[in-house]
Amino acid sequence: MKREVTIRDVAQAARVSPSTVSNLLNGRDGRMRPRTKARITRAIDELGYRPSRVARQLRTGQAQAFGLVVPSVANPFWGSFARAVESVAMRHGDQVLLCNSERDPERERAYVDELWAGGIRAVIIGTSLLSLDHLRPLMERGLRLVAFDRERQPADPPNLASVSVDNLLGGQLATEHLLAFGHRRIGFISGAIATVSRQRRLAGYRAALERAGVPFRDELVWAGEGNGYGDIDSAELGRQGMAALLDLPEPPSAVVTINDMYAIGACATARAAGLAIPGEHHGLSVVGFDDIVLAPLFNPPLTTVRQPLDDMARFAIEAIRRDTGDENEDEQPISAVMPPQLVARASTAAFATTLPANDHRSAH
Amino acid sequence: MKREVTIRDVAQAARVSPSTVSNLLNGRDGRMRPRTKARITRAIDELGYRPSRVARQLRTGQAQAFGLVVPSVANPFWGSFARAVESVAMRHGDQVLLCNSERDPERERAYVDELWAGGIRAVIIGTSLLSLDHLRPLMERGLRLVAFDRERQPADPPNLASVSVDNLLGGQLATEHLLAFGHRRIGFISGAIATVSRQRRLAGYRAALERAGVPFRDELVWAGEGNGYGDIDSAELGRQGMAALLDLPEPPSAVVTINDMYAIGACATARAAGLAIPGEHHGLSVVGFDDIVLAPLFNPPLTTVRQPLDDMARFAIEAIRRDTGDENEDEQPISAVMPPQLVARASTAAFATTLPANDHRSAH
DNA sequence: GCCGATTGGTGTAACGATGCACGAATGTAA
DNA sequence: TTACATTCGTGCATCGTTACACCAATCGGC
Repeated sequence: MKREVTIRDVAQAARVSPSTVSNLLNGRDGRMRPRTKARITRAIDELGYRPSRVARQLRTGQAQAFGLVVPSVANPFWGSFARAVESVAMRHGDQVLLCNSERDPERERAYVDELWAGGIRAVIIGTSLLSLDHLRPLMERGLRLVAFDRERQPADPPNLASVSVDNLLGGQLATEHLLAFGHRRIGFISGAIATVSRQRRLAGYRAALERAGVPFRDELVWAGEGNGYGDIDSAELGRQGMAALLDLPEPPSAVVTINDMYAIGACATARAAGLAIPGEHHGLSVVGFDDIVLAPLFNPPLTTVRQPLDDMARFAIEAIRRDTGDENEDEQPISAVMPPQLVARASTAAFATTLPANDHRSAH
Repeated sequence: MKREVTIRDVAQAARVSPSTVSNLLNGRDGRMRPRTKARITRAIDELGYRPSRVARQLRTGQAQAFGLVVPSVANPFWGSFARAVESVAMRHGDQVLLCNSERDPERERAYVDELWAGGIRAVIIGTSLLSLDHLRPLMERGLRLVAFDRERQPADPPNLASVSVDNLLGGQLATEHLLAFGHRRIGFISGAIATVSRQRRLAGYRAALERAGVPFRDELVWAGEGNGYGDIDSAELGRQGMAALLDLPEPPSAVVTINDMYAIGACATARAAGLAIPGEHHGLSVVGFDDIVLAPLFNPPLTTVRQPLDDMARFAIEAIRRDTGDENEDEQPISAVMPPQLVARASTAAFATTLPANDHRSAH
């Protein structure tokens, strides 16, 4: 296990000083003789030299990496996002440090602290917590933070960047889709409405109802119990939510869920209760959110609201790569709200307004 | 944006030398006066000092991080694995650098090179390629590599560690389950059999057939076309595979798939073709592999072979943390093969040996 | 042939932590 | 009092790279 090739070895081989090699490597080669350049380049190739990221980072203070904090990559939505982010990052030569917060603010803080200690000065955080105060201290020290899936809030510090889908519109699209199918009793299934994105989606749901002249009914909104962390449990929460709604004296004929995992859980419960998805008379329409990889493969293929993941990942990384420059102190906060898209598949269908005269399936 | 607190600031505040602080931090405090310790500890707390990982790594050459290379975290199986790994790593204070290889050996090499340049000396790689030669150069330079999902091969270098489920047994369990249900024409759907794990699973399938006295039929094995990379396409490949098998003059009554994503894709195609899953007369039984989060939620809940992900993640990290020590030159290679577990759910059912006298569903 | 500019590179001090080889105090024995 | 241990820390070189300040040549102009 021999010693690594250092910049000095290259310098020696090319008969120049280490500074000169460094100058070339860092584009300060304006007035460098082509011959010299060639000698250095050749030496680099021959020795197989690769600059040490660590030494470079220590010297410049700039890490070629950033943190990605998501609730849990075990959730396909976050997994896809992580992949998209990593893919864009790689194109820039950046590495991605992965952290699973399990939606726990304390863990988020600990992770970001740890990243900071590691010299990481930029983090994309897939959190949507109402407050990001737990990260304020580091932001004041210069941390560049990009919030994903959390629309910019008035009280946010100006140096917090944001990328998110238009959640209000998303909630609205999902609901309007069901309304257009003639549904009037539409449920809403979510975990605790403790994040900006959930608030907005719920608001979209209400807005759509209101616009259609359908009264909002509190009992049709299931918002979980307690503050269940963990994204693996999404489907489980979907089950519970559906169970609760089905227990209602007058259950809904359709539901909007907070994301596809919830939708899948909800479907499972509904099926177990003997309901068809979708069902004309004895069944339910379900719409999800996110359009995860599995949504089109599900049985039935899931109607859902798609988030433009790749665009969002790209934007997040652009935001993070905006110069550490302190010049943009009083600039406009960086923020984007991307358009969601309703993807109509087979988990939703028209509501039958009249009871069938002779349908054996509705008999029971 | 003020300067970071360094070890020197602490030293000054505690009226000792930086060396002393370092000594305490690194457990060389055997003969240190308790008073001194206390002073230092206090200074650390008061200043909120955190050692710089970068500086430490430059000096010691030991990174507090390792690489995790998987085909794609967008695939729920790898997402879950990544989460498990990250979770164990965090308990040790290690950070995880995420890389998506898309199953491309060249990308694998580039990633590992990049990690190495970043001072990372240990990598868990979720690859199962037959040969790991593209990583040999770095292994010879001292890279500690743990192969996940790839059983140890005779020709592997001794310092390559391995963790894997017993794929032979897994394939066997899946097949035996179907055999026990009376199926005799059992298909096998996989992408290119270009990995150790796939070879082994296929071998398990054959072994089970043989043991049951069922002849192996080449046409029932669909092994994809070309070397389609990318794990997002798993489901798509599952679709194609199923389509191909259904086109057979005499299609199978059940299929074993290479993983759950394939299974889900396969089910989608079968359903589109009007087949029930599972189906007694005009339908198919399907068994998957991995037991991803969504397997139990699928419709029908998927019968599959579970991999003990958490145990495997733990083992992988233990293997990686085995001292960089060169002492274990001629030690036994580190390697584990974990037991798979068949999880019987609803996507499989008994094969009807006699055609029903009067089944309207089989009419068409 | 002398002066000032330009060209083409080099010297050096960091970045923040580590760990070996010392050494200043203090204690202990003869 | 001298000699020798032991205790408790410290000095210093170092990891590999960077970037500022500096300088040795070469050149053009008159």
